[in-house]
Amino acid sequence: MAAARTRRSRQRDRILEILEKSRNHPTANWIYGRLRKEFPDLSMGTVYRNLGVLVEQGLVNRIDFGSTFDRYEARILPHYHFICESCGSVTDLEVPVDETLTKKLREATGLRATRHEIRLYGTCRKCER
Amino acid sequence: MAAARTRRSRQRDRILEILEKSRNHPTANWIYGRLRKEFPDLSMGTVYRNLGVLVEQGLVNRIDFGSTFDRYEARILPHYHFICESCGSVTDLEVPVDETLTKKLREATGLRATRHEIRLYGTCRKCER
DNA sequence: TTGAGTGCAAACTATTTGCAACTGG
DNA sequence: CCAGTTGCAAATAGTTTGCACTCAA
Repeated sequence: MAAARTRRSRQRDRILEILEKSRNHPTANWIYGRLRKEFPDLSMGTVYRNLGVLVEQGLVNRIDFGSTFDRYEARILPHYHFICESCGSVTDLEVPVDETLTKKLREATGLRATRHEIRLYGTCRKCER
Repeated sequence: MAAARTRRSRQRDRILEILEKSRNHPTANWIYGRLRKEFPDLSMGTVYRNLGVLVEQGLVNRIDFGSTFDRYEARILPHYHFICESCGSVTDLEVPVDETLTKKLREATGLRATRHEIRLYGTCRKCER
């Protein structure tokens, strides 16, 4: 599964590049659609395999949403998310992560927690009206 | 989809009962396995349909975990979760929910958030050694 | 050269759905 | 009675995988 030594490929380079440039937390399928123009023979398998490699390399985060879509992002530093319940879009929260929260919760619960996630749910601006 | 008027069925009653009694956040498949003894002809479709109805009725929460399994619980009041990265088990956190956090984050981000979720990640006691 | 990466297609997993038979109110 | 519910099976949706070929180092 995990390639011991990774080579490089134009496809993977482009996938990472797209993720680094986009703010919209794309799905694998969206990336696939975008890249078909450049790689007419591109297959979904390649997209998924490369996303897996990039996640493994720590260059990309996978954000999962249950039975809907997995989404990916190139922003590695910890941050929180806002999820629109109307359109499903994801937005990074521009608020500082509370570095002490994991510790506080760990002490309060006695569980060996190493990190925490916060998700805000609501309606995004576009869906607001 | 959403039944305007819901009837009742022994199957759905049992599913809710199992969820109310279990602490282990079962999967649809686990529930299915448990109920096959009582309902030898039970089908997965029935389990999923009923879980959907129960969620719609607000009696059950769906907790999703991306490409692995959706899980369900009968505990409705807001609470946080601990997720074991080793075995995937889920534990409710016995700490009070910070009712002001949603508001704080809403004010900090300007997003129309109505609620928040916190997930702690780490290693549970069983996996600890 | 050669093994990582690719395209293709088939396989898989979780979940959903169409339909005829059943059943609870 | 009769619409909600069920079991069955087929269908989806997203993701993964086997295989032969290709290409980057």
